[in-house]
Amino acid sequence: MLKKTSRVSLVEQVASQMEELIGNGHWAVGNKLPPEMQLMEEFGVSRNTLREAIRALVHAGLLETKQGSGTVVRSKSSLGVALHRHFEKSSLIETLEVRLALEREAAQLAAKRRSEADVKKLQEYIKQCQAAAEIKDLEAFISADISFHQMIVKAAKNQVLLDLYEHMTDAIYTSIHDIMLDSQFSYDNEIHHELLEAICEQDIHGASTYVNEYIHTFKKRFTNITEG
Amino acid sequence: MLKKTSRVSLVEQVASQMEELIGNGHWAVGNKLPPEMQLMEEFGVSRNTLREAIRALVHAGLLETKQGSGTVVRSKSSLGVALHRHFEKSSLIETLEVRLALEREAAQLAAKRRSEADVKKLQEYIKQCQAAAEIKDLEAFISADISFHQMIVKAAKNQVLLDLYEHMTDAIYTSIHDIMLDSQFSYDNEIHHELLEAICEQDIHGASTYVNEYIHTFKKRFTNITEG
DNA sequence: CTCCTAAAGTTGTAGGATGATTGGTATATA
DNA sequence: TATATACCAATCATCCTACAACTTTAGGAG
Repeated sequence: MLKKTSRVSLVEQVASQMEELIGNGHWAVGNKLPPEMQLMEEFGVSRNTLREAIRALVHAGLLETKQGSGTVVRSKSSLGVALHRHFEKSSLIETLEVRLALEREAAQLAAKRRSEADVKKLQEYIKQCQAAAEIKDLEAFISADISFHQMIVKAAKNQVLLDLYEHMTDAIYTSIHDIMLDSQFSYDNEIHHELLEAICEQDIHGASTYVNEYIHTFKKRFTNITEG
Repeated sequence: MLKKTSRVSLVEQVASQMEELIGNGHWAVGNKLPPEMQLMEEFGVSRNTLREAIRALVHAGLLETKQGSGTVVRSKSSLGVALHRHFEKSSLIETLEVRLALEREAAQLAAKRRSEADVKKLQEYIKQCQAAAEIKDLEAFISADISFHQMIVKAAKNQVLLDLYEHMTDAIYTSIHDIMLDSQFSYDNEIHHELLEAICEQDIHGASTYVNEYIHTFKKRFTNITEG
């Protein structure tokens, strides 16, 4: 008879509808939701049911509630919070290793698929790196450097790859920041240039070579810090 | 005055405590939780508060409730559900591309770090593949093949990498299955052998070469299906 | 105009009541 | 005894009301 598992609870139905509203942009990120009273009427459920649905999305990172103020949309995806929770319980070096693996793939894909606009933006970030290095602004340098590498992933034209990379970067941002703090400005501006050149010329093998070089350097620096 | 942001709500406190209980194994996967009445007393909160916390974890995939029966622990990690929800809204080919990138990294790491036991298990899965091919049991072949590739990732000795790979495999299992159904038995048993040989001999370059060959073959098959 | 206070609006927490589903127990029947 | 049925207790699902805590806004005092 294979009775179809179980009926979906009201709470899950409401939560799904809310996720849909957030996903399709009807409830835009940053916007405030209608008050509970109104939502109760719109969804036709009691306050308890509605609140359980809201709380589920709050926990997932999609919504944010403030007592006395209201509920606002925090993100379109729950992936960030989930990855953050997961990486909290994971080894930092393992997480870094995976993130670098994504970057390696991204560099090769970017060499294949980059647009002219991508190359332009990459050049722009390198300029920002140099400018920040000249005026000894370490924070600006780190910010531009991270943006450069993120731009490579964007140029790979794979949204899944980009989502994972960005959320991993967020989750371990503090650690990445500290590693770069430790090694000052000098380290990889030459590699930046060579890598950009390869991507620009769509030289997949060259991109692979230089990104591997960068990864090797980065891992070495990390080892130096943790062992020092 | 910098008032310390906001106090953490009771619901989130209870949810965190529950996550801790699940994470450290005090509430083992598959076990049934105490009934709501008892949990209310243990956590010292009202029924509403407790239920909102439970619902948050249900939505995250950690718990599962059945009306009339009780609440059981479903998983120690919410990553699976989050990735599944995310990949549902993503392009299949992009997801496959990232998964293959993880496998590429895994093959190289496995060549470095594999133990003797890993090699033994890999050989075992190849045997299962051959045995299944001989008796024309396609399902068994696919199952053994997927296990082989998963074992490579395990041999890479990176838990983060393994978690991502396994959850991605789960999320797109049906598609992977269909791709393999379409190409029958023949395709990559030779590559299996060569790849295993490289990993066994800790030949990183060889492992890289053969896994790239495998990835190329797999992508080609996928293209054939979607374009045919 | 500025500052303070009061009120209204909103989410947070508590407790109770009823419905729906499940699992087990006791009973009746073959 | 074995089986099927009916019943009952346990448990989660939903709804309701009430009050507390916090925020924002409006209005009044100076």
